[in-house]
Amino acid sequence: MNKKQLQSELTKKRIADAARVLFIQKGYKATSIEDIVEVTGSSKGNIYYHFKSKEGLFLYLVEEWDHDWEQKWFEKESKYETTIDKLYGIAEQMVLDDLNHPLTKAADEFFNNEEKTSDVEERLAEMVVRHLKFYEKLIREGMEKGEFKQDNVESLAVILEGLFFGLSQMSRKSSMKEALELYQLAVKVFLSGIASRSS
Amino acid sequence: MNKKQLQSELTKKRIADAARVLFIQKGYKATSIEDIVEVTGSSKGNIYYHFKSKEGLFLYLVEEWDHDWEQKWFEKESKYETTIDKLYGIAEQMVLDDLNHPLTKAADEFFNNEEKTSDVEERLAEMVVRHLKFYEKLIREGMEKGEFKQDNVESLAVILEGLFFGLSQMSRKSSMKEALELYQLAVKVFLSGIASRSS
DNA sequence: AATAATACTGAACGTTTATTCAGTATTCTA
DNA sequence: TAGAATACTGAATAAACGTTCAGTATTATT
Repeated sequence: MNKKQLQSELTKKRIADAARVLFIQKGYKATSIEDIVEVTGSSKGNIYYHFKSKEGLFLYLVEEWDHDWEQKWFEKESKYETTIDKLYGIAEQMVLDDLNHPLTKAADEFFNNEEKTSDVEERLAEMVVRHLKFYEKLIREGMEKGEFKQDNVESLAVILEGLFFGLSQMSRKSSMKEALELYQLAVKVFLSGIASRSS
Repeated sequence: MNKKQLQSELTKKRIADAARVLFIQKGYKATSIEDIVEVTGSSKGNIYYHFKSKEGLFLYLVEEWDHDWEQKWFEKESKYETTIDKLYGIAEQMVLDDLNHPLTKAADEFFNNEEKTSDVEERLAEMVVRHLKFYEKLIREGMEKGEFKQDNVESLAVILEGLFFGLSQMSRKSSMKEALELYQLAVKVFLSGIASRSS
């Protein structure tokens, strides 16, 4: 690899990293290209040289994150024996990896606020479906193993996705330790409930 | 009351109602004054005649909603005997009243994205605290009655607030019926968990 | 009816922002 | 070393948006 190509990759990564932080902190729309210019030191033109558009830059980040997160989980998954342990493991990865699915909120804003142009909507919808499938598979596994009660798998997956999304909102200003404890308690509640006797 | 005053109040209400719908649908930043102009037929100047600014218009809606929701709940609360029933009642009111805490998302966007000017931040923070206190009181009551297991009240309140917030996100495109079923299942899970035997 | 007060209009202003592009600097190739 | 390819710059463009304001229409007051 060239010195030039190497430099180029580093620059692209530097832009992507800075943009990721900003999108997470400020959301999609509130993050301007100018913001990224200020943080990276790159010029506007250079950002557009590496990414076709703001939309393209954002999608790049989402796809990258989604890919990395799944990959990392699948590498760890086999180390957990029970489905219950997996649930705690997922919660842990969510907190430790990126303190709350960081781009989910920005992605949601993006998905809901932007003009419905191009294939972007389709790609993001696929992402949500993938998340739900991910949880459905887990919950179904737990039911088959007898760890979970029989119930509506699809709805439980939505609830779990919603719970984790909500928790990420609530713990945006928390420390990692606080967030982890919150997530763990939430998983415990999701598993056992808060009622003193089950109905 | 004058014919003029009446007309003025109606206009103000018309603007507020339209703005509420738009903020809910599109979020805070993505809703432009121009959007409100188009929907209401009022002019830009008229909107600024009735509300000092976009910020002021939004805060007006948040405060109005918060007030109405609490009032309505307190009127109903005594009709529920157990704390568990109250939880289901709250979920029901959330769905039926305004299909998902509608302004919470926009308020959150507002709170996180906007420049930290004025007393706005303070007022919104107070709102979140009020929500948590609301849930804390409920959970504490459930524990005192023996309906709930003893646990960290503050954290459970955060989880409950997070759960409801997350559910509202997930059911934005659902019908009222679907949303209600989802919320009810979520409350059931919050109470009893999904595990086949509690740990 | 005349004047004042209130309700409303919409063009104009200033700012912000995504995007482009003509040109410059750096590195590679032959 | 000459010229091509690549990486980068930053001023310019154009569109969008919140806000203002001078003026008009409507209703109230005397």
